[in-house]
Amino acid sequence: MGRAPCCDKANVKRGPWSPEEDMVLKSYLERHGTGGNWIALPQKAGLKRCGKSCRLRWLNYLRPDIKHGGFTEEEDNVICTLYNKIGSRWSVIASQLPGRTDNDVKNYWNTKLKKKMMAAQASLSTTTTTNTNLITHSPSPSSPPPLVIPTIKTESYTCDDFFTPFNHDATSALAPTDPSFVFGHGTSFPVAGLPGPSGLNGSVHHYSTAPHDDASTASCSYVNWSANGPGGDDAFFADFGLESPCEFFNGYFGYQEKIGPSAPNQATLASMLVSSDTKPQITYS
DNA sequence: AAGTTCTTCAACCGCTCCTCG
DNA sequence: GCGAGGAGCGGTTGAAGAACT
Repeated sequence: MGRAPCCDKANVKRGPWSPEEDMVLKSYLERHGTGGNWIALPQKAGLKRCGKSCRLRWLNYLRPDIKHGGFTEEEDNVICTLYNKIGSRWSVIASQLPGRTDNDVKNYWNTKLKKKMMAAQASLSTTTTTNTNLITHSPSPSSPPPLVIPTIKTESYTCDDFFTPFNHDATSALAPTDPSFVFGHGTSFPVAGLPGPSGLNGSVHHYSTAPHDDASTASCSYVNWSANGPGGDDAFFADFGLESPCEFFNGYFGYQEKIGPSAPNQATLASMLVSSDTKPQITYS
């Protein structure tokens, strides 16, 4: 025998919410709160709606701290970075974006960001193939070294392992509110011998953080390619339909990361990248 | 101007997780 | 420890509007 439905579907209204219903729900919640029971709430509030529907409407639309409108580049970076790391755990991703809901983030990813990333991935494959061909030729002093793409590594983390090292500025709106998060300051430096496509130069960024529940210091490193230095305005990225080097590499393709006490520091990572023995490969998961 | 296709996003569905008796 | 029931989550749907032909 299946489980009982959460409400009598024949006697609840479905579909879009009217302004009147919104007003009833909002004023009820502002006066009484949820009372810890969403299932009983619609009856108390005088709404012919399923409790789950009320909960969703409140969380995704009526809450006063909801941020409506387009996502910023910074938010794009956060979403891409976290998606690459933890997959489609939208509630975890949304928790790092103040004012955004999991539904918002999920919709944004499915309708826009995913396509953007796929387009970039296709372009990158073409570029990589071209550069791989270069490897088979004898290097000439005048030709640029082949493109070295950092490894894209996907790992799974529990919530307790999770932390957000990608933001330089802990005071920005994207900084987590959890005071147990300790942000290290990002550092970067040019890496000799790491020219990328079209003569881009690589720089390694490294963060040290102390995740809560863990006294040990963890770290995270990634590589950012740019012709003009980190944050530079590169025509190269426009070719991929992207707006900035950060959006492209930090968030997805150029992500070289390892979290944990054994993570390579910036010098180690740099030497890994320039070493022909450990030349990173592109891997997608 | 009308019809068709595409895009967006609010809402639903069904599942798992969590809490409580 | 177990089961019931509510909360929360992620995948999916479908209506509405925008863009295109």
